[in-house]
Amino acid sequence: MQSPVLLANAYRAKGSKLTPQRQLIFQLMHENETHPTAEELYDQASAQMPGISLRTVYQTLNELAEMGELQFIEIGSGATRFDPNVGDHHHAVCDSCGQIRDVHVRGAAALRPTDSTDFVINEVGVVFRGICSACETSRRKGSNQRGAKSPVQQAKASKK
Amino acid sequence: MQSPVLLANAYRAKGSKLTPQRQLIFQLMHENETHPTAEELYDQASAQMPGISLRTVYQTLNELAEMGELQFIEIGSGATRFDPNVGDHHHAVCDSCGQIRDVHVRGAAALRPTDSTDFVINEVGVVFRGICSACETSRRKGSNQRGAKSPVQQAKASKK
DNA sequence: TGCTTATTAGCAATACTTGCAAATTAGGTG
DNA sequence: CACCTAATTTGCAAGTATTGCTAATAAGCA
Repeated sequence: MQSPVLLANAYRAKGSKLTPQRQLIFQLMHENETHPTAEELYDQASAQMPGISLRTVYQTLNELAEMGELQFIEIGSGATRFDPNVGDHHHAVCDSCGQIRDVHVRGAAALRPTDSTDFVINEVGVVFRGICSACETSRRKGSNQRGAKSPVQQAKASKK
Repeated sequence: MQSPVLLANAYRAKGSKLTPQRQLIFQLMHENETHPTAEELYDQASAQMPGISLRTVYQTLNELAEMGELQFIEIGSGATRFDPNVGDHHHAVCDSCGQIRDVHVRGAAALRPTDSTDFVINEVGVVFRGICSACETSRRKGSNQRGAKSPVQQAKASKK
């Protein structure tokens, strides 16, 4: 989906209500390319609707996920991130800054394990870990290239 | 690594000590194919070494990860899982029971995004989501095939 | 306009993980 | 073998992320 009108229909079909909170979260989610966490979305929502509760943000995100309107991304550590893009795409995670960007991968959906043939596959996800161009650039002039922590350690560190 | 002897050397090289706690955790980790969480490993460790602290388990797992002796797996929600297999492999996650199994994928390391060419890739991970044969079997005789929750919702539910 | 039921807000509770300080112990020394 | 010292373990408090519960509120329909 994408359009607020369709959202309204989807909610109505469930016998649910289209509240201003839901509309706002849906909209913010779609304006946002950064795979925000619930907290980040809450901050943005609060700016436009003071008094909205973090609880409601979590609840709405969970609903939208159940409705198939968005995906959860659980990469690296820390909070769950939300992705309004439910189409066929994958993710590249920067081990330095933690940023996640959407990427496309040819043939990904056709990948299969060479073993474990008795497993019914519903979905194939590819995650690239590495260094984004911004970090690569700033890294060249200065700090540590080697002696770096493990990817996960860095992810954990960068969330603070 | 794999052998306790090499572990001892690795620790000594760092000027660290080879405590019984570290040896036990290392050993349990390698005997375990199930990608346990820290808490699960703690339960097993407690059985053999009553009084060992959960804090120590976390600490040791983090050390081993920094030493490159194991990987963190952060798939689905809930606790971080640990994988002593640091070789080239990927994971298949059952959306029904949450089990994670190691799989191999031909050509995975060669995958590249069709976009985002300005990203230095260090690592490529593939995750298959679906239903394992055990769940598939038990599912046929009985319960809900459709009306199922989203994968992530199920993962969240199954952790309770 | 009023009613009924879904939803929100707020706070307590839970799960997972780390920080900190005191007590303990591995491993080298004499 | 006893000793010393720095590294480690413990136990607990604190921190972050998320959910459960309930009273108050508001959406959508008659």
